Amino acid sequence: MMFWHLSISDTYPMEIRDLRALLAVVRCGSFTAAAKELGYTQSAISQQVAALELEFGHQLVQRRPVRPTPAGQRLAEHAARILLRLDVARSELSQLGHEPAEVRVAVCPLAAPQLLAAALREVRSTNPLLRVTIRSVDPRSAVAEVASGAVDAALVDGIAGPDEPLHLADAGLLSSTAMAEAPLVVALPADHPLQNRERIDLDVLADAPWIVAPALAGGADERAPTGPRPGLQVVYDGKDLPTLLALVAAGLGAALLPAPSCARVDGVTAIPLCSPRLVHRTELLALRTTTPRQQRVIEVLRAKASLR
Amino acid sequence: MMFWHLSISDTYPMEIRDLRALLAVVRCGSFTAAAKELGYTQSAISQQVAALELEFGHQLVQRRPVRPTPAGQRLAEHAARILLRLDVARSELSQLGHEPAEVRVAVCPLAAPQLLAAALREVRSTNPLLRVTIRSVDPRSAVAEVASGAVDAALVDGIAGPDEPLHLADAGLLSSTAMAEAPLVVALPADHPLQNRERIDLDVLADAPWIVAPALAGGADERAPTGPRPGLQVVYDGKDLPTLLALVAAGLGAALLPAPSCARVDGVTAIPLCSPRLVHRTELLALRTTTPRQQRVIEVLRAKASLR
DNA sequence: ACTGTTTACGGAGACCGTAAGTATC
DNA sequence: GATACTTACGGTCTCCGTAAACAGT
Repeated sequence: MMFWHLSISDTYPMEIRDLRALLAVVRCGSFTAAAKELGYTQSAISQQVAALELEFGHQLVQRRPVRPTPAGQRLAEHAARILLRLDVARSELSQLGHEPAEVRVAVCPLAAPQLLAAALREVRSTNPLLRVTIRSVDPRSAVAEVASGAVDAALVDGIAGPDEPLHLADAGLLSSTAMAEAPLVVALPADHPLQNRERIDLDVLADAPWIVAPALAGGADERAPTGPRPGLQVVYDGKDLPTLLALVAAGLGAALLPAPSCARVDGVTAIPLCSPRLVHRTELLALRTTTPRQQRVIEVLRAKASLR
Repeated sequence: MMFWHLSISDTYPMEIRDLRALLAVVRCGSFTAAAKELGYTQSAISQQVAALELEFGHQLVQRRPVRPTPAGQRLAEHAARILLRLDVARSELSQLGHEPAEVRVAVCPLAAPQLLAAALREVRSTNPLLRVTIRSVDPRSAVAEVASGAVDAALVDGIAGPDEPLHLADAGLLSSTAMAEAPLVVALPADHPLQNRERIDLDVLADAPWIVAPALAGGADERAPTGPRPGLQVVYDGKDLPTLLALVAAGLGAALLPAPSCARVDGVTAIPLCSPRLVHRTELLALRTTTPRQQRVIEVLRAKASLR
C-alpha cells in the first residue's frame, strides 16, 4: 500500500491532462475504457491517476471495482467544471474574429418553443439571408452544447423558485436570460384518487410513484420530492412528451411538468401545485462573447421574452 | 508576423502552467516580472504564452507595452477562475482527513463584527480548548484566502440587492451563508448642501466626487454610480474606517457605506438611500468540505445570523 | 485462467535555460 | 544604446508506450 495522508509533495505538476483522465475514469468506471476514450493506453491513465493521488495524498479511486472515493468524487466535480470552463474559453476565442454564416440554436423539449418560433420569424423577415438551424437537446447536455460551441445559443428549461435563476452553470460562465415562467402541475392518471383536487401539495405525493424523465424535465429530478426510493420509480429517458403522458395516463406514476405541456390531454389530469414555490422556467443560454449576427438573433429572442 | 485566425491546430496541450503564465503576465504587465514571480526565466514565459497564442490562433497580449488583447483578457478571466477552483480543490482535499487544532476566521473591516464576537464567545464557552484566530482581510482577497485554505472561513461584506447574494465566486465553489444586511447610507461632509435631506438618490450624486475605498467596501466600486471619471475620484486603499470618514469630513468626496459604520461621526452626515434597491450585506464563506470542528464554529456563526 | 491494473523500463519529445537576435523606447 | 521580448539550440527530464508482474473474479 501507499502512505496516504503523508502529502510530502507540495504543488507538483497537476495538469489538465490528469484531471481529464480522472474524470474519464470516474465516468467510465474503468481505466481501460477511459484510456480508449482519451486515446491513451491504460497504462498512461493509471500513471496519471497515480500522479494525482500522489500529489493530493489521497486515494482518488477505489480499484476493483473502479469507484471514486469521496476525495476523488469531490475532485472530479471540480475537474468537470474546470474542463467545462476551458471549453467555453476555447469556444469564445475561436469565434472572436469569425462571423458565422449561420446561427445554431438548441431547444429543450419543454422549453417554451413559441418564443423561439416567434423570434425566428422576425429574424427571418428582417434578415432572410441568415441561415438558422435548430436542434432539440437534452436539458442535461444543453450547457455542454453551448460551452463546446456546438450551438450558439440554447433555450433551456428547468425547475426553480419564482424569479430565481436556474443554476445551470457557474456564475459568469455563460450569459443567461430569463425567457418565460410557467406554473408547474402534477400530471396524474385521470382515474387517480386525487384527480378532483383543486391544488395539490408535493408532500402529499411524497410516497407516490413518480415518473422521472431526465431527458425532458431538466431540474425536476433533484427538486421532485422523491428521495432515493428504488422500485417505486419509473425512469423515462426519452425526449417524447406524448410518450411520457401516455405513461402517466397508464397509471405508472405522476410527473411534474409545466402546465402548458399537459393541458387537455386524454387520460391525464393536471393539478396545479398548492404553494407555487416552484415554477417551470425557460432561459436562454449563450456564450458571453457573441458575434454581431448572433447578437441580433439573441436580441430578438430576448425581446420576445415575457420576463423583464 | 504570424498567421492569426488560421487555427490549424486543434486541441493541443494547453496546460494549467500556460494559463498561470498568461495570468501572471497580464497581472504584472511584464514578461520579466511574471517570470520572476513564477520562478521561470522570461524566455520560458514567452514560450508558454506563444504556445497559447498558437493554440488559440489569437494574439493574447500586446507587446510593448504588455497589455492583454480582448481575447487575452477574456482568457485570463477564465484562467483566474480555473486557478481559483484548483486552489479550492487542493484546500478541500488537503483537509479531508485532518482535524485541525485551530479554526482561522477572516473578517472584512465592514463585515458585521458583532456576529463574529457573539459566535466566538459561544464557541469559547462550549469548547474552551479550541483555538480560534481572527484576521482582518481585504474583501477583494477574502475569497482567495478561503480558497487557498489560508483561513477556514471568512466574513465578507459587499453591496447587493436586498435578499440577493453577493456574487463573490462561482456558484458551488464555496459555501456562502447570509449573515446580516444593513441599509446603505451616503456619507457626506457635514457642511454639504444636501446634508439636510431625509433620503437621497444615488443619481443625484452621479456627478459628485466619490471616495472609493476598495479595501474597505467590497462591491461598492462597481455598484456606485461613478463611471470612469478620472480626476473627480479619490481612492483610499487602506482598511481604516476612521481615516475614510476623516476624508469624507474633510470634504474630499462622498462615500457609500453601511449605516452602522458611520453613525454619530463628527463632521460626517449619513443620509439613507431613497429607494433601498441596494443594501450592505455580510456573508460567511467557507469551503464546502468542512471538518466537524470547523463545522461547529460555522454552525454557531450561522445560528447567530439575523437572516433566515 | 482471464480480465484488468500496476510496475518496470526505455525512447521520443516536451520544456526550460542559456545565449544570441531583434525591436522599441 | 539600453531594456525587454523573441528565437535558436541543446540538455534534461517528463511522459507515454511496450511488456512483464500482479491481483481479483
